[in-house]
Amino acid sequence: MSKEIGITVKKAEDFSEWYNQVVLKAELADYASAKGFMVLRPYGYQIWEIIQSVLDCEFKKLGHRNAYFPALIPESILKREAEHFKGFVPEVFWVTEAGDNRLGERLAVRPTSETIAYSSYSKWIRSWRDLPLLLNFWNSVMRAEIKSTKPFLRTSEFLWQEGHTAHATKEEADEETMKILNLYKWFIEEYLAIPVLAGCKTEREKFVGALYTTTLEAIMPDGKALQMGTSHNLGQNFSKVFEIKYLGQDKQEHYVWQTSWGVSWRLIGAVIMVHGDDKGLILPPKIAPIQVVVIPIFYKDKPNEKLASKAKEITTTLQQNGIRAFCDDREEYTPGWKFNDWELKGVPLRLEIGPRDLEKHTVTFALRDTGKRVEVDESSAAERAKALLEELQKRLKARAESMLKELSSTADSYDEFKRILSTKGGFIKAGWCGDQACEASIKEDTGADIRVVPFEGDPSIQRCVYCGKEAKITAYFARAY
RNA sequence: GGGGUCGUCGGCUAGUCUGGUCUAGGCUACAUGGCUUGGGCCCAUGUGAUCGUGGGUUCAAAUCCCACCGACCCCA
Repeated sequence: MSKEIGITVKKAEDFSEWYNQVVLKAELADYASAKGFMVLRPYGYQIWEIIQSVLDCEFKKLGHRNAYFPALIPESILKREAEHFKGFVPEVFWVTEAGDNRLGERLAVRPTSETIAYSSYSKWIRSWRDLPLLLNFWNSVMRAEIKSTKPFLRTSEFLWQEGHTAHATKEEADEETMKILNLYKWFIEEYLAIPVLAGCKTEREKFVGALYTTTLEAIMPDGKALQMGTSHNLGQNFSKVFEIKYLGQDKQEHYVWQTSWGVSWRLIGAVIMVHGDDKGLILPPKIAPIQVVVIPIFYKDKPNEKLASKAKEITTTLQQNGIRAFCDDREEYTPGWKFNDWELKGVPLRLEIGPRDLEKHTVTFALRDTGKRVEVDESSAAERAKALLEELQKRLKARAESMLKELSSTADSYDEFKRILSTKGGFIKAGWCGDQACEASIKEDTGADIRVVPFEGDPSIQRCVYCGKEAKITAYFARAY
């Protein structure tokens, strides 16, 4: 086996290097020429398109429409909500010139679109009949990452979607916040096959400018947590600043209640880390650009033409059955080379068809996750492929669930807390008194912070893991990406 | 925020310590032809490198010095 083409390190031995190699060698992404930026290559983009199409469809089912706002935001607008501005300004890129002319007012490259969107919302919303306003934007945002960039996880520009809604009441905004969080949870668990913890962020960790932030957190194999998506209830913080008011049925003027929410291409990073193995990527079938790769196995002095047309025919049949299938009939590569290549790229199911199969009217499936081979009757290929893909999807999810379980602990004392962190890491369930000083000290001390406060507390946890006072809150701590 | 490692054909690298046949070597990839094909076949020929960028030292710089740019890793 040629070392240079495949992954040269073991996932368990050098996780960081393994991750970088998978990203580059599976041709998902490449480094760009500007610091901190990343090129999303066609194969990676295809995954993003699938994520995008599923979520887009669900957003629309819930009544959202897409819109597009400019990438540049005048400083005066970005500044309007003081807390928000303070939170983002360290990582804002600024445009100061247009051609040879210095701009009168500098323009921020959007780090997120609340401000630019809401300066329009204030013009569009007049009456209770204009509500709710349910919009979503598919775009990219830029946040200057000075240090430690990592493909998909930490880059200065990233693709995402950001939803921005306006409602008449707090209750409606609460409901919207949760509706989207649940949609994200469903998508991440069912499509990406990654289990997540759901709950709220603490005051310290919430989105700057939000009333509260709900979040989904997953655990990675190295014991670090990854934020998968957030959904914020913005309250009336922005509506008051941007004067987004409506005349209610009560003939009174009211400020709207708002939400914003988003997931990014970071999800792809999570898929790589959670499911991949020493051979490379393993894509959950539901988001795999190629679900089944068909590989005809040619021999000298054998009916290769018939084999080639049979392979094409089977590929077409699979496609007609709603399977994303691709026939790799390149003659310049040997089957073994192709096997390795498609395994590196994470294609969940391989269909081999050679002279032996041709004679017996069978095809041979090989499963990416277990490596097992299954010989099936040619006529049932599509049906069996569907079943195998479904099972594979379930196995990936089950495996990720047991990893989450393995990397979840409960700490009764601060010593135990630190001991867990220094060994396996992962989520640590512990009590918290609710004092920000304790939260900050733990972060300072250990590098771990509160990733999520679950919606349901654990009544058996009674003491703050740091100060020992009464635990008002059950929290999940972890080091994070 | 703090510390560290590194930058040479598309990829991996030899050469750098000790400046000089380096006119920069190898593997891989790529191209062409042939041969093969159920786990990264084999043979031949060929393409491909402003040695990250800029400056300095020197008769002479991939090699020594300075600055910058970029990548990666670890710690908080």
